[in-house]
Amino acid sequence: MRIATWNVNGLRSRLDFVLHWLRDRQPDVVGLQELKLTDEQFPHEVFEAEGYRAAVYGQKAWNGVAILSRDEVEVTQRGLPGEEEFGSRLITAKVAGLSFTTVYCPNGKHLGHDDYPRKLSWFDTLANHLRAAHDPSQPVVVGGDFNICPAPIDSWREAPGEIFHTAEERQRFSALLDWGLVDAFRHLQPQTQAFSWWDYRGGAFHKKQGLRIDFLLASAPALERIQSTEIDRDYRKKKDGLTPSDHAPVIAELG
DNA sequence: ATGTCGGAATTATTCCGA
Repeated sequence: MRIATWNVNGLRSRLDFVLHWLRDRQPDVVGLQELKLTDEQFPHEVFEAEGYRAAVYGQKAWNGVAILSRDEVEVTQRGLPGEEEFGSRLITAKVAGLSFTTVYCPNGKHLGHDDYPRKLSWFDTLANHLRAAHDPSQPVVVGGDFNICPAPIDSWREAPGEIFHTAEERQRFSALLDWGLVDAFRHLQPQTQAFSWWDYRGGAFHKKQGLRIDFLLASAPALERIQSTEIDRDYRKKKDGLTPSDHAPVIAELG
């Protein structure tokens, strides 16, 4: 079984590109972020024709998350309780023997912006929610765009004190791991520098100026099943003239 | 070049967010 997470940066603009990837990579479960559409605008019939059902938590224009699955999806949570006004950023479903959550964590913009302290507090709410609603002794996967570089190796340009790189953000990320999750990619490839996001501007992708901010975090029983992980960098490139997202998919192969 | 995208508001251009 193959699971994945991918910030698609607008599903309406990205639909043909996403279908290209699904046909090529054949994942079984996919968490999608930044749909930028409402539940009503989600193209369920298109995904059904490809063999996927979808659980969706959207909103107009911004944010929005979904879980695609070849098998049944039983939604257990839509939205992070207490943080609803910060946008549609979390959905959880029981799927393929896992509790699978996908998150689009706040960006924070910059340290002087109001969104920065709100970002930190959103992560505190997420950690509390996981403690209250999930059990890391069960197979749990929390995947998505976390908008944090956990360590210097995860950034093309370690920038202490800058957004995505601060000790406060890294502490929030560590708190999720301390609860009982493991960053699957880093666990299996402790020394590999690989990025999942590159700015559209300035040729950042070709200059290798990226960040690793998209993760599949797994509890111990879920991690046991993971045989390999990869960041699908090839899908940060144009395909058949179609524009990619600024994020690459992150994939894990489960036994 | 603060250099590119996606989407909204408003009608081909400007803004916001990332």
